[in-house]
Amino acid sequence: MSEPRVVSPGFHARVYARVREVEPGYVTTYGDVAAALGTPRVARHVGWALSALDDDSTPWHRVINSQGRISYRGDTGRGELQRALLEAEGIVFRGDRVDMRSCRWRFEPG
DNA sequence: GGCTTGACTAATG
DNA sequence: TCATTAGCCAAGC
Repeated sequence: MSEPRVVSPGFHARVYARVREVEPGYVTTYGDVAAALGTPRVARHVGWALSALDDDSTPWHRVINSQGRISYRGDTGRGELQRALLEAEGIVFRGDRVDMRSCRWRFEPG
């Protein structure tokens, strides 16, 4: 099958490709991204891949943990930024959590 | 080739 | 709801 899938040299590139599918106003989880890649056990690598992100074209802020919370990385300040970006896109926060009931992105199979 | 790391997850109390 | 524990696996050294 010569599917035009991303056959990148690393796991991260696949993560980025999936994350870019997420549209504004939606959020997804590390586990969902990992599952979309066919490896639901590598949720940690999704986060790790995003930590190495240096690309504004990848909506890393739309990826949060399964509890609907932002993984705060201490002094990076990105946790605050992430919430700000999500709120700017219309994501509803309830306390420190995202209301994923209505904002959770659904990855298409394949 | 093996150990350590990690923006996770699910289960348990 | 929160804290703790165990499992998971690719990347980096």
